[in-house]
Amino acid sequence: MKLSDKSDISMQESVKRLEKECSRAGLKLTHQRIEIYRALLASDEHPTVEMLHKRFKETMPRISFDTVYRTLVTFSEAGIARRVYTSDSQARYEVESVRHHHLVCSKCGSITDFIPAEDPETPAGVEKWGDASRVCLVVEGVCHDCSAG
Amino acid sequence: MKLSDKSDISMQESVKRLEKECSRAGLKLTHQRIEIYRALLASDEHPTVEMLHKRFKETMPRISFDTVYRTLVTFSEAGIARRVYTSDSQARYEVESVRHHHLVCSKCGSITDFIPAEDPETPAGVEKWGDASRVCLVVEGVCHDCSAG
DNA sequence: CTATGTGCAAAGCGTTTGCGACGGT
DNA sequence: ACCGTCGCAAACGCTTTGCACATAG
Repeated sequence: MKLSDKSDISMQESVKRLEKECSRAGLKLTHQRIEIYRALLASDEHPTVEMLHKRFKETMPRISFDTVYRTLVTFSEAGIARRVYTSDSQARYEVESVRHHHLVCSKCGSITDFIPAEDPETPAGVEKWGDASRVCLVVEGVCHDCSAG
Repeated sequence: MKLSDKSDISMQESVKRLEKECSRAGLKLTHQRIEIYRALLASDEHPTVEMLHKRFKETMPRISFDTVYRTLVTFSEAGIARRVYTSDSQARYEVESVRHHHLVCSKCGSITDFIPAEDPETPAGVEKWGDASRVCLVVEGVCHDCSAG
């Protein structure tokens, strides 16, 4: 099931993007970072560190777990990737190339991207609390795969 | 900062509520569960297990960490409490006595309850994915306490 | 050439589990 | 009295860290 179009991005294109992001953030461009960035761009399943690491078995067999961890933390801090909200203990990440929201299946735990017809506005009254930078919609429910079996 | 009114609930009232919930779910009513339930009802800071456990130092000094853990898992499964979505690794819980949403401060990590003028509707198109049971709004930003200093 | 990033291994910390004792129904 | 629950301690799994080497700028 795919409810958002993640336009395919070429290899070179993604490297260019990351190059820009890294120079902006003062980070070096390394093979590992490129590989992780590309994997995140290409994936729409909001991978865990483990999923990512497995995916590199072929393309980059010697990359270590801690590099994946460290890179994701680095990316998050630099605003290149974001850690996805879950009520799970395992961290999951995404690169938000297109503004979107999430559908979360309470059975299988899958997270599906979703682009609503209208993006939610910042609700009135929030200014009493502070400066809102972002409004996220999280729709909980059971996906068809799970309700079917 | 308080953006929602958590009407104060008396001791007996909360025990009654839990009693109902437990009998519905086939759970026994124990001192520990009552204490944890009350603490969740009384608190609006979406406590972690650690925060809860500390809070019992006086009222119930011999309660163990694992009981707090187990009880919260039990409560979640029974729909008595819910685990709050965070991009943090530590689990946080709440009893949602009033339907509300969350303001999350990206600096201090605080979670503040928030009741918008209008509750968000299930966005059109979600039925293609599955059955939505709940729409959560998460507003990210920086709270006044943090922007002030 | 220098500062940053990586790999390795080991530690850290939140969370879960097995088991015997306890307590609600 | 019976079955669920609790407390204890030990295990578990995800994540982080210290250090020496490699690499980008």
